[in-house]
This record gives sequence, structure tokens and C-alpha cells, in this order.
Amino acid sequence: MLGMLRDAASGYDLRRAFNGGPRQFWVAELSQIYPTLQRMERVGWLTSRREPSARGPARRVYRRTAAGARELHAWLRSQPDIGPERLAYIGQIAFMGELRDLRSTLRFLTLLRDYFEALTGTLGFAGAAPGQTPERTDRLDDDAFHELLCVRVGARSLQGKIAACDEAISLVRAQLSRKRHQKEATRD
Amino acid sequence: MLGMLRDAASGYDLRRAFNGGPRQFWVAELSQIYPTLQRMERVGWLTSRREPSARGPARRVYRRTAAGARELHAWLRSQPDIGPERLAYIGQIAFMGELRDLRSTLRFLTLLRDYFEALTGTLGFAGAAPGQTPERTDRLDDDAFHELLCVRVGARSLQGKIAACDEAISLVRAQLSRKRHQKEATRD
DNA sequence: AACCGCATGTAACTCGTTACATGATTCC
DNA sequence: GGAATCATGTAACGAGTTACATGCGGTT
Repeated sequence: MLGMLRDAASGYDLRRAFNGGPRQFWVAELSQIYPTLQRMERVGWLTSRREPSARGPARRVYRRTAAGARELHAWLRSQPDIGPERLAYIGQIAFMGELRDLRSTLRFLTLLRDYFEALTGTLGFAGAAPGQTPERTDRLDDDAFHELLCVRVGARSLQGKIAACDEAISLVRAQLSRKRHQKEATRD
Repeated sequence: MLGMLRDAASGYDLRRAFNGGPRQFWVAELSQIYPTLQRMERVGWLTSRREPSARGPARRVYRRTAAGARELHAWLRSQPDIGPERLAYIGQIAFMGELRDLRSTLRFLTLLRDYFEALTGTLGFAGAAPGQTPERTDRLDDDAFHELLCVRVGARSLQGKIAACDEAISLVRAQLSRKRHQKEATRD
């Protein structure tokens, strides 16, 4: 949120920002955004002031203080922030053998693939188009260049996941047809 | 944890299981494992009994009930469980333009790449080796086959992330050398 | 005697979610 | 008049973390 507050914005604005682009990398509800903004104001990273809205009730608009900028830049200069990943669907795959039903596994992997495939469509942080080949990056300023970088990393990672599903799907198909052959051989 | 409890195990055993293999897909501390086992016993998915330990104090060994198995299998048969992903490092990349220091970005991406690279080494659920090409999967039973599937999906996804870092790194390098040239041109 | 690995737990706290409460303005 | 959008919040709960408390048994 500190990063998003390069320009002044309200909690409601931030939610819109979370819903377009970063949605895939970070989700946040209003009920989390508002208290967090209040806390960041208390510790001095933000200031706020009420402003009349173009339409609707008055807004509380936040902006970053010098201390907030220091905090953000310290985070950016520190190590990659790699929290504990929790991929429940990997666990599902691991234990799915218990179902003794490869067709169920196949359906599962196809759904997973479709989900990732659908995500690639929604990719696109701010102005950077997802499929766009990054030629002429020299025209971009630092901010736009890093946004593009972010989108490209996201897109490539997603491609990797789709490839992972594809490989798994073909492994399952192979296993399925092998089992069919074994069955026929037994019958003969 | 229900999935892991195919054979009876204690909380301490489960922690060991979390630390070897699934560590990359799911992390859990003892202080989360113990209360969760207690809760699952309360709702009837597990039963427990104390057993003397080969060395050390008495253990509480849990096993899955029929209700627990039903619950697990319902989860396995349901949709892929895709919780909200929260990748803070993607956010760092997105806002790193503010530092106005491409060299810092390059260092960051290299660290990220190294981290993913290191993870590939630790991959390997139970008996399935990571680099192992999945030929002769016909010899595997359903459980072993799905464990292999799980490892392959993890490995491929990781490869995608490494490729994503590599692409970003080369983009930054290109941008850096372009900036150098511009500087020289300005000086001339 | 000190330490390590085995073993089980509790307490306090943070983070995040769902659900609820409220009210202004605009468009149909 | 009613619905949708704009706008800000609180309450209750669940999930997860760090830190703490306790104690057995074997090795150095």
C-alpha cells in the first residue's frame, strides 16, 4: 500500500487498484485496507485529510510522509520478500492417489490448467499489455519499466505453471492408456 | 494433515513430514499442528491414543477415522483449492522503479533467481527424485504415481519462475547498457 | 553435569476474513 | 421510489506466528 500511494489516494481507491492488476499477486479487502491505513497514519508513514467527493460522501485521502517513503525504500532495497507459500492444490495432487481414479486426477489438472490460462488474460499492471513484446523499453521511464518487469515476471511464472499442468496431464493420459492395455491383456 | 495421516502419526512426526518435501508448498509449526490435531479429533476426523516412545516421553498418535477419510476424499474430489496468492516480491519489483537504481533491481532479481534455484535442489516428495525422468511410471502404484505428479508439477512451476527471473535479468541488463550508451552520446 | 533430540503443549499477538452497519449521490 | 455506486468503518472470528513452559532419555 505504501508503494501504491505514490500519489494520494483513499482506501476505496486502493481497493480498485488491488482489483486491477495486482489481484493475482496480492488480494486485500476494504475491511483490511481501512484499519491498515489508520495504523500506518498512527506510526507516521502517512497523513490523511478529508476531501469532498465528486459524487458520494466525503473521502479520506492519504499521502505518504518522508518517513513512509524511507520505510518503503528500505523494504525495496532489502532481500526479496518471500513469505511462506501455501499451495493447497499441490497437496491435493499429492494425496489424490487415494481416490484410485485417474480420470478424477485428469479432470482436476484440466481445471487447474484452465484457471491459470484464464489468469493470463487478466494480467496487465497499469498500462503494460501482457502479450506485448518488450521492445523499445528505452522509451520507458524507471517506473514504467519496472511495472513492465513485474508483469513479465508474473506472465512467465504463469506460463511455467501451465506447462507444469500440461506435463502432468500427459503423464496421466499415458498412465491411463497403459492401464487400459493391461486390462485388455489380462482379459485375453 | 488428513492426507499425511494415511498411516498413524504424532504431531511431532507430522512436523518432520512438513519439513521434508511439502515444505515448499505448505509450512506448519508445531504450535499450529498440535491444536489443529486436537480440533480434528473433537470434530471426529481423528482418534488418538498415547503410546510409549522408543526414546523420549510418551507420544500421542493420531489416526484417521472413516469420517476423516470422507472429508479428505470430498476435498480431493472438489475443485482445485486455490487460495489467495500473496507474492510480496512481485510487489517489490513493481515499485522498485522508485529507487532509480537499475543495479539494485539487477541484484534483487539475481537473489530471487538464486533462491528458486536452491529450492529445486531440495525438491523431492518421499521417494521420487526430482531430476528423474518419469519413464516406467507403469511400475508405480496410484499413491507413488501421484506423488511423482506432485513433484513434477512443483519442479516445472519452479523452472518457470527461474525462467521469469532470467528474462527479467536480461531486460534489466539491456536497459542498463542502453543507458550507458545514452550517457556517452550525451557526453560527446 | 551439560546438552541435544524427542515430545507436547499454552499464551499473547498479528493478520486476514466474513458479516454487519451506515450514509451520500446519481441514474432509471 | 429503488437500485447501484461511492465511501468509511466496526465486530466477531479464524488462522498462524513467536515465545514460553515442561519434561524424558541418551550421549559426551
